[in-house]
Amino acid sequence: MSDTVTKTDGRVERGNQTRRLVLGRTMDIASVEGLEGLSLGRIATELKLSKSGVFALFGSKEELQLSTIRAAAAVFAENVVTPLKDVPPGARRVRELCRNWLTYSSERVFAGGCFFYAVSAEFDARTGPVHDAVARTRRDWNAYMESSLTEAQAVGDFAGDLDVEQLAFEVIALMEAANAQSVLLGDTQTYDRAERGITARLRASATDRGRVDLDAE
Amino acid sequence: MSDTVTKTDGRVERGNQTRRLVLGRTMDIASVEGLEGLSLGRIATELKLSKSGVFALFGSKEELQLSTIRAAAAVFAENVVTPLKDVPPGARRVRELCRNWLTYSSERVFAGGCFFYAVSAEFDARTGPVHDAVARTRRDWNAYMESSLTEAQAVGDFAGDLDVEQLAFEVIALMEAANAQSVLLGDTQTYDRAERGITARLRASATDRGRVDLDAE
DNA sequence: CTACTGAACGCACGACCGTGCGGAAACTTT
DNA sequence: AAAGTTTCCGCACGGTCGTGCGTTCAGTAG
Repeated sequence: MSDTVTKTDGRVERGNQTRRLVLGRTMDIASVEGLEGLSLGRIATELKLSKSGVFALFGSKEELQLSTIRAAAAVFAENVVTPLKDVPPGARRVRELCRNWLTYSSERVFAGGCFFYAVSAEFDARTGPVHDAVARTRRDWNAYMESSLTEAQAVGDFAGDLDVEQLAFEVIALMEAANAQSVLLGDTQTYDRAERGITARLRASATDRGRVDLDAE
Repeated sequence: MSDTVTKTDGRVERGNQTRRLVLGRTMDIASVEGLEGLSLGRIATELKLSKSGVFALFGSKEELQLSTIRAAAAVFAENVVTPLKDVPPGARRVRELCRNWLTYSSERVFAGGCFFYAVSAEFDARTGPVHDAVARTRRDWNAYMESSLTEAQAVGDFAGDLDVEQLAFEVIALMEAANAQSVLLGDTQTYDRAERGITARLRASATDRGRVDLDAE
């Protein structure tokens, strides 16, 4: 081993690049046709690679599915969470989090709308590693929303007796419903409905301080 | 043609019976693994029929998928809508409609939770007859919820300036979120959360008369 | 009794699936 | 320059898929 940091093996770098190429494609396919809709042959043809080459890159189809989930989680975080890194905890941060989510969905960062809505519904009633990975991601997202609300509560933007889990459930429900109906029916006003509902929920739970925060900007 | 009403062809009847047998199976499979997860060979094996026999009964795989959707819509109506045939329009009827839906989902009338949640997510971003059939069913359900609210408004249970479409959107969002999280995470308290949220939404929109109706029984 | 109809079957087809092996080519290490 | 490593390919495998053809058998109609 020479210079671990700067000097990377050109071969594994080439492999990583191909992996990224493949995962970019599989994320879009899976958001439209599901993780089971992925097929090595099809991916290879579309990307002008060989089927066995793609296979060797991931080792198995299931590992390709799991890698696709990991890649999608990174894209999700990058679009929804990362932009908030300079926003302090509080009601406004929660509002921005929801707005980022609705934008992430409506702008079709993934071709078929929210990636995790699609694969959750696909694997929710199955068993196995893929289901577990999807469920874990979902639990993380719930927990992130809840901790954002708890933080906002801690800085006095929400009342102390607020049922954080209930509010998180309702807010997430509105966002996912907007995604679902928009993709299925091509109805774009669902995002307005979701935003209106979320604003009403947040305002109803906020303290006076929190309401000022929500109205800011 | 002899007696059109009473005298049915025994062969045709036998075919219908087999069709019902097949559809009963495909509804459960599809609610867990999706409509694409249906395979003629697998169905035939599980029901001890021949693959070509099942195929001949429906003509094509797509027709089998469409038939499964129609059969599932009938089961849905039977569980959620039909029990309300003697309940007069009003806020209480809306409340019962939502309760029926939550029961339909939580009791797992379909093995994988709500059938239409599963297939909506599967076909939402695709094109073709199956997508169209799913979308039509979803539109009908939205319209049914909205007309139930409008009727309740007409009898004075909800304020005249109520945004019916917004309330329908929010109520349906809460129900579907309960189904989704319950199936994916095995979390049963989501149904309580949905019911609590729905009750709050309905009460907030109701007139005094409507609130009395909601508290009844 | 005969002719017809519809359900269900056995069998075969071409296509695609995930997987595995052996080798060529690119690159690193010694 | 030689040896070793890693990406990627060509090719083949056993299996399953949806579909179609011809046939058998039960039930209807004349």
